[in-house]
Amino acid sequence: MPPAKRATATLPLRKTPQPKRVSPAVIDLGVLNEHLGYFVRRFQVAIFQDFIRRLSRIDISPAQFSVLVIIGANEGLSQSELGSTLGIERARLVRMLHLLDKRGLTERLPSSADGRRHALRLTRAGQTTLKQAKALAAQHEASLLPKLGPERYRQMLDALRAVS
Amino acid sequence: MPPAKRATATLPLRKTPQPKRVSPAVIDLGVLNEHLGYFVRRFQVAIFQDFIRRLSRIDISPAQFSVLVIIGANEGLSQSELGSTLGIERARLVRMLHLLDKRGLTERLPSSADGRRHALRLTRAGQTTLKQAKALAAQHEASLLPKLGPERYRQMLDALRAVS
DNA sequence: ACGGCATTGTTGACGTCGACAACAATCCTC
DNA sequence: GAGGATTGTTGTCGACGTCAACAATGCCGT
Repeated sequence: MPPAKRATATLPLRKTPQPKRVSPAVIDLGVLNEHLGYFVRRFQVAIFQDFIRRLSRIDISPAQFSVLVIIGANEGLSQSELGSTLGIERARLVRMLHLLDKRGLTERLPSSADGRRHALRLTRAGQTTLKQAKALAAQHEASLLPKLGPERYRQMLDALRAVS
Repeated sequence: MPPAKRATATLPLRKTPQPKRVSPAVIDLGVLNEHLGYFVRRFQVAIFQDFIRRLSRIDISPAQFSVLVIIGANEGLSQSELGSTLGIERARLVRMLHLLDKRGLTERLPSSADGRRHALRLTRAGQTTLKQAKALAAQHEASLLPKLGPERYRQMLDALRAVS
């Protein structure tokens, strides 16, 4: 459908009524409206934006947060285990942990039983940083509730946990 | 918690019952279990993986698909409009459209009214490619239904449309 | 005990993507 | 006509996912 060709100049007054084409009508999303992936993607981006903004004070990204949480809850696990549970490549994890080590948040001890593995741990600083991160992340999470409504929030969390 | 120290050798038969430490017990997700963003992220990645796999035959990424759909449903719109509706930076869009142009799927006509704008259009080839893409995307979408269950699928789609 | 095979961590390289700055051309408004 | 905003464009940077290769180590059957 052509963009509503404007009436053929019977009223030459005011070339265009509200010419501010600031939002040139509404743009049709077409079949994207029927694709869950599109909305899930937009939602995920929005969530991460808020998360990143709230944790910017302590400079912890969503991925770093998930890494710290898993290490904190599973002391001594290996990098392979960490990566496979979070869906992060071993190679990627190496550089991420290198950075967290340099920041003094984590450490890699030699595994007692397996010479290939590293036993991952949080340092003291890492534990306190994780505590702060959890507090900020909880605020972030709480901010989602009013946006979704408590019912929808519960529904979505339950649904996603079920399919993950 | 140490990894369930194995029974102190009363039965020397078979050094370890199921020694395949393939998944060394279950790893605790900790507070990630209470974070919607974590599951939304995992879900989005899984969805995109399936989408990419199904559309690999015609070499169309999720982002490219969304761009083609929007152009197809809103012929003549500008790059700025396209970018702002999809949440893609103008700069990023320039290179994406450059590629789609080179592939002969889209074209940038000079806007009649505004010398700065380009009026975006699908070429004939772009229209047929979009048709194929829509068909494959519909199959992808249909595959989500059994994984979620029809009720949860509807709930989630409605909820996300409402908050987007 | 030994040799082949798998696993683990590591490094290097590549491509994609989001973000930002700068710029020229064009439009808009006073 | 001048100043300011918009649009498309280019360059650059950093974060990521991905793949290949490698050394060290563990595991296994013969």
